[in-house]
Amino acid sequence: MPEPKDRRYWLLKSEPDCFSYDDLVAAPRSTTNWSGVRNYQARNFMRDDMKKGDGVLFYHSSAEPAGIAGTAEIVRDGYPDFTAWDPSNEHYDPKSSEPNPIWYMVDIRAAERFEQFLDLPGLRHIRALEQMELLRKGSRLSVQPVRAPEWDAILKMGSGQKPGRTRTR
DNA sequence: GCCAACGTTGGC
DNA sequence: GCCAACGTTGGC
Repeated sequence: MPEPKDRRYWLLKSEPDCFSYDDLVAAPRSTTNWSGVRNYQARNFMRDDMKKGDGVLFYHSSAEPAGIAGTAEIVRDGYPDFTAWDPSNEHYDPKSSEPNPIWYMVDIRAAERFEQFLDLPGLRHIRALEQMELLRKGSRLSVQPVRAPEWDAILKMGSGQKPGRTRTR
């Protein structure tokens, strides 16, 4: 299936006890807004770079097992995270306001649940993922870019195909 | 539950 | 603008 040349790929972390891939699928229109992110690097990605149509890997963090459950698609470009303006919200930030928003979010919709849940220890063995941000020591960014070859390898593995440890081109 | 790695805060 | 103290993330 041909895809736009400028399609980009991302990985979003969520604690499944809080919001799992199942929760995303079960949400109205299998869509949710990715609110509550309070980290500037992650904010910049959502505000500036994440575009409708981009691919998303949905990662379960602080879970047993941790790993990638499936994919989603960005269905709305970055826009202000209004939960920051609500004093009763747990992610309330008094420094952010409607005229001067600080925090941003995107909307995502569930796409394909993986046949194979891809657990973290397994991902660490894959050649094609050696450079992946997720696997770097000390990496804890909850919104991170994914390279096209990484995306391709992960989708293959998720659909049950062998990852291709040896083949390069 | 531990703790390493990281980001943020605030005194100076 | 430095950097120590603190809070958080997230694998194990």
